[in-house]
Amino acid sequence: MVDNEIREHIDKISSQMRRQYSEMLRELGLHVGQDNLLCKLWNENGMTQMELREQLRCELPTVTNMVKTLEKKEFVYRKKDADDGRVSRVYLTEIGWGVRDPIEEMWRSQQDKLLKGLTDEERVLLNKFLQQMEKNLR
Amino acid sequence: MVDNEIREHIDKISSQMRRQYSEMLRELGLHVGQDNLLCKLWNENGMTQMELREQLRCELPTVTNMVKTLEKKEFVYRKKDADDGRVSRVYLTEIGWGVRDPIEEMWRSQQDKLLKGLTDEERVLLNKFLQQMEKNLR
DNA sequence: AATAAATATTTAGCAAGCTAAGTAAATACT
DNA sequence: AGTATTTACTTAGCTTGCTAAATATTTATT
Repeated sequence: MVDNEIREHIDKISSQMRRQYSEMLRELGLHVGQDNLLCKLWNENGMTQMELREQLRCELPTVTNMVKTLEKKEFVYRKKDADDGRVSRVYLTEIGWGVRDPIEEMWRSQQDKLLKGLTDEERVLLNKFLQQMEKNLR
Repeated sequence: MVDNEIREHIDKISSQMRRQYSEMLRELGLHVGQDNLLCKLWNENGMTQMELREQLRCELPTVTNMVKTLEKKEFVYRKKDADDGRVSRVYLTEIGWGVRDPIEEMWRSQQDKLLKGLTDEERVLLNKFLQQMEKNLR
């Protein structure tokens, strides 16, 4: 019987992971979570805050705050949309682009650490399970 | 190739889970994370804050803050240790004991939702993988 | 016994993440 | 055209979670 354990494991793994890469992020001048936001912009620069909210699956005030502090540190800047005065779009600065490689490297090494001892087949299986779980929560 | 996905899945599952049961917790007058702290006390009432820190794998100021807000809402109370004046122990009130059943029920139903579509064998396997991953992060 | 070091906790201050309530621009409705 | 509603975002205020620095009590050292 697995009971309640799986929920607990995921909770622990996620918070432990978070804690560990928060140290690495600090060296880049970033806070946990900000890497995720930047990642969305690397894929599509100039997103609106609504789009970021959608991608990050968080609330709008959270986006506002994160963008504001990232703006202060000059990783991004905001610009009003030309066609719609309500919309403000978020763009990467040089600095924002600059942290891409180290962050992606950090993610890779974090995942390596996480999956140590699991075979390729097991990883594929695990990935399948996780996909299912993610779908279950929608 | 699974690349960076697994890390991302876990991140998403965990934050989505958190968001979903934060709604249920609110009805009990609790905030996300406080359920975990109470859980430790259900297992061992009168823990010190150091012990809670160890169990929750977070920092001491976090424990202080959580205990303080839980104290304000009267889920727990603090009492100085008789032998060591530095130590303060945290005890459950009636209210703190009272939310045990609904919270445990909530966890069960959350995990049910999470694992829908996975067979018993798959769950056992998943649990094994997660255990390994948790160990990898120590 | 007096001082130094270690231990348990607290305080201050920051950012993510939330909700509830506010603002401003665009669209719909009469 | 003028008002109402919707949409995109912001502000205020809360809690978790962090780090760095302060406090208070206990233990170790001289």
